[in-house]
Amino acid sequence: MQAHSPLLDRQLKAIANPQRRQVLEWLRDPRAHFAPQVDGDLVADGVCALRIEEKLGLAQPTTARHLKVLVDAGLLVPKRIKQWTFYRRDEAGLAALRAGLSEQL
Amino acid sequence: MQAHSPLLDRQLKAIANPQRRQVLEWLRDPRAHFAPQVDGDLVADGVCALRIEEKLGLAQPTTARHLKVLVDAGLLVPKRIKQWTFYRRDEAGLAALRAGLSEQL
DNA sequence: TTTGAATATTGCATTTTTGCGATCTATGCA
DNA sequence: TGCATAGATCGCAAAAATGCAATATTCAAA
Repeated sequence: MQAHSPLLDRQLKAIANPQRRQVLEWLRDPRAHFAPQVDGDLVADGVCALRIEEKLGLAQPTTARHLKVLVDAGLLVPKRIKQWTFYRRDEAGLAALRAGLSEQL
Repeated sequence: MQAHSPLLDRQLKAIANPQRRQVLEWLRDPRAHFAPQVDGDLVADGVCALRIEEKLGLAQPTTARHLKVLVDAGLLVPKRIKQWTFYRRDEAGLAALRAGLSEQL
């Protein structure tokens, strides 16, 4: 039998929400979904939280929590530059999720 | 951008719960996890709800609802024989889930 | 047709998730 | 230093998920 994995559990809960999946999908190709930024490369550094917030159409604290859930699940990498936080996908975490799924499902 | 898929959403919510994942995993190899049954083949027909219930250690209505969530998500196939309901994996639905994931994630 | 067994459904309490406004913290710039 | 901006956190309300006991339904056998 399979041991219960807290990480996989957090990851699956994280992607069980449509808006969080939406963010992950946008960040697959940031240039296709977000305008260029001044203080951080869209791909190398990630997308500014404010841009994600306005695209999601949710309040700032709500968006911040969604992003935190994704970071805590190891699916997003945050990067602080000046007073901004940029987010990009954590491809290693996403690979772990896929691996965990194919093992458990 | 990706259209929101209600099916994928239901499937991901379904597997976001550890006990429902446990059921899916047990049913990958029913003979390894359940004793033989009189009225229905473990593999061809599926596993009796009562057996799943006692193995999960949850009350009967709770287990019934978990199973319903999985059926509604297209991840389990129910089969009524006499007064029993047997459940087996819906491999087509699981394949759709994998496909939806690799497309959206 | 009554009885018993297995499952499904209902109703309710508890917990978790999700949303928001208000506030606190960190950073940059005048 | 003072002030503005971006983001994180707190506190709360509404909604959804999860558990159970009680009850209804379905089916088989007496």
